[in-house]
Amino acid sequence: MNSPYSGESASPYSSDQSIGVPSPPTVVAAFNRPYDAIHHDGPYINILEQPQSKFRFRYKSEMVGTHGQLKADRAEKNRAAFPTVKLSKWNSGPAVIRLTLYTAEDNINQRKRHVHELSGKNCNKETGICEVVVDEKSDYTAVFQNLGIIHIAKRDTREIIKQRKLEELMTLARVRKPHHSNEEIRRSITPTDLKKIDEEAEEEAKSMDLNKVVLRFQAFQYDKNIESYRPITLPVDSDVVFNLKNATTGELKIVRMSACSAPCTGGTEIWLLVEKVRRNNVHIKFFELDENDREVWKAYGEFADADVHHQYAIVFRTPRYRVTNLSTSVRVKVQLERPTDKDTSEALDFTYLPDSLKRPRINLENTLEEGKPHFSDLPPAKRFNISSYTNEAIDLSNNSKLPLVFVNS
Amino acid sequence: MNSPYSGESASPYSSDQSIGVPSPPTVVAAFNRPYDAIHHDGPYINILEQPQSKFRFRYKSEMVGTHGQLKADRAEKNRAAFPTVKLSKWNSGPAVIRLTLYTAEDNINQRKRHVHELSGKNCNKETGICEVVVDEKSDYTAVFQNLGIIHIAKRDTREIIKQRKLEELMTLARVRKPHHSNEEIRRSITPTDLKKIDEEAEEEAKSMDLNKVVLRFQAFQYDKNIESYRPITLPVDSDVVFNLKNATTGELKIVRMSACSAPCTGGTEIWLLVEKVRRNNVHIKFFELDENDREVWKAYGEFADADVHHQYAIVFRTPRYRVTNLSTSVRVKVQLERPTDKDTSEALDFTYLPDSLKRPRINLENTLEEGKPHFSDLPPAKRFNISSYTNEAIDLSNNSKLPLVFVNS
DNA sequence: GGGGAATCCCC
DNA sequence: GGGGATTCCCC
Repeated sequence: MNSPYSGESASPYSSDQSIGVPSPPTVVAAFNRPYDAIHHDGPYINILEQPQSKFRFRYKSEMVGTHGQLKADRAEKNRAAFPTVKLSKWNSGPAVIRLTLYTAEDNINQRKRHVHELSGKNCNKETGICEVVVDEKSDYTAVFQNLGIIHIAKRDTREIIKQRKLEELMTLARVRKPHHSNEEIRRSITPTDLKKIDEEAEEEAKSMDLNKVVLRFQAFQYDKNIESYRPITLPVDSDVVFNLKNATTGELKIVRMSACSAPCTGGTEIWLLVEKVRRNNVHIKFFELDENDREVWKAYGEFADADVHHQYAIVFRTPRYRVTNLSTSVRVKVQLERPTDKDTSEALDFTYLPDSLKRPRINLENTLEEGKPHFSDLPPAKRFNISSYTNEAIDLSNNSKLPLVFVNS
Repeated sequence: MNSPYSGESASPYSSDQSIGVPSPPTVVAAFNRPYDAIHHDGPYINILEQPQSKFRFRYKSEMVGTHGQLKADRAEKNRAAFPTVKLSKWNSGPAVIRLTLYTAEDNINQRKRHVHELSGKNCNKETGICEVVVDEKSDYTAVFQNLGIIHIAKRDTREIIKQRKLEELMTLARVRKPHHSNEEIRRSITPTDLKKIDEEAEEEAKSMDLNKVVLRFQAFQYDKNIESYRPITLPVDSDVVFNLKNATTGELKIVRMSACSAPCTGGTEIWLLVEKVRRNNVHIKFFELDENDREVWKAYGEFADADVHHQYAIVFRTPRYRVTNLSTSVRVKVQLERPTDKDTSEALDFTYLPDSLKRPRINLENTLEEGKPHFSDLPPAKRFNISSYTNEAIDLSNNSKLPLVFVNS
């Protein structure tokens, strides 16, 4: 009966858990006091600037040189903004706002301390935790500039989680047996405790998504009575930050499209160059918006697994437009869509053309311009970039250009 | 003066090298006797089956499960063949044929023991060296089945080379001071020797190409007099084996082509899906052979760096054909070409069409087949595979099919 | 900031 | 046998 958790005190591993703690304590255990000490009409943190949604996590091996910081979600083109929080309903002097990475489960109560770490100014290199002091001068506002997210290698996660859990356990033991020596505290942890920690760490490591984090903010004040920090607000989580360098969470993007118009009857083969997609986790969505930007029609490009070349190109056929007896062309949109997270790429313009079968005969003579691209019956493929592609689709309804096709007699 | 190489005996690190040894000894040092003991009109090894030119090297971490063996270069579709050598002009009983990986410098005299190892039956797990006994029964022929090439991680190469050099040095010292204890031998190696080894290992590691090896074969016989093996042939190197999983040495391949014909005037945009290429190390070669398979014309597709999408797609424009007043279409070939090693992909058929400007007008009416691909004025893009693509290019000279183009009025 | 090389994992 | 995920490196 060596365990600090045997007898009347509840073991953290028994079902008899301590009061409704929404998340386990971090390794900085002195910070963690029961939340019920917090008045719910008292001070709180609100997030003035959410972090950007996509950001490239960097491995420790990449921490040489500089690679850009986490910015605010709606940072302006020119003037960068950064994640920012404000401590409200508080005027009892300086406070510390602590920022820790947590996992991104939908259910906030399931979130755990993440193995990934924060890097940059105000960040503790040991813990990967960032702290900023706020006071009246700063209007109790903390701007987290210069943040990086350190991607801990998968192979290291288990051991890290295990060590943290061990720390927790020892801290708890120290709290309960304040007069014991470190040696005694260490010895008070039983093999059963260790086994439990091991199993939990294994399970947690396996289920931890290394490509998503949230920023968890909480405010603390130094309390002279207990000679340590105590929380003065509940924790608040930011929106999810996704790892940009990952096919499951990275940015969807159409880099180049072989044609941006095709007959409304569908079935036209089009080639796309795209950024890292996953074969079974990408759709090509055609859709149409009304004047109020409401989606009035959608359909998906058709392709097989084999039409996705590595993670960078897709050869597909256009879907039939909702109407096939067009007399004039119709402008719609195309975008990539990722089923797993419903994320989409920026939408490109696409033009559905009247069915050529219903067009009058035309004269081919003297119509080929020498040196003009000859790839397609449609306007030449364009290189797209953010600033130029939105107006590339060609509307043929007001001129005499006609698409031609392979002639079969 | 502790070094085994001080005084009158030549240090392996002085310029006064021992007799014309074309390559350094391996760690299996007992095997290595001066080659001048070999009669040059005596026994020799010849290679009956060269190894295949491209093979995927596997990391140690991939050594779980099975991943296929190194086969002979011209293994039949159905019946696999394996690298095979024969010991000739020898009839003095069983011999050992040793197979060791060496680097693949053009100049054979610069080749060194490679850090990569061989795996499989008859291979020593410590040394990565493979040995097979041949005798009259086997017609002195060794078939190396079940060979794998283990890709040693770059970060480990320096230390491995260093350890081998140390072994060599110790072995040499033992030979020269046969009555010294191991401890004495070890102490006889000076800091200067060690420094030299370190520098050499560093240099060798840096210059070693981890994506190429040759198989070096040599025959040995057990000699009762010296109680060890002595070589009975000179070593013989196989053709180079390239690592298949590498953009610089891997197989060049056109997986899919958006069109396999275009006007002889050139400038047609065509999209290629390819296997791992390097932006600055790939050309698209069009060429024509005469009846005797002599190349009578060649030209290259035009594209910029930015037209290579990651390592898997290239958007380029066709070169102008050597004649632009064709009255009938001409069949040529296209292939990828890699400047650094002059390697090429399999060549696909491509058809140059008469300049459409010179074609008579045609009638478009009733010529579009519903549901037919509409991507291009050219035949629909085809998925290529080894067995089917060679006949895909369409020759339009003998029928009434006509390519149409974007009409500009 | 970003692409791709090197290494590892798994269908 | 092969594709791609993971980690690392470098322009």
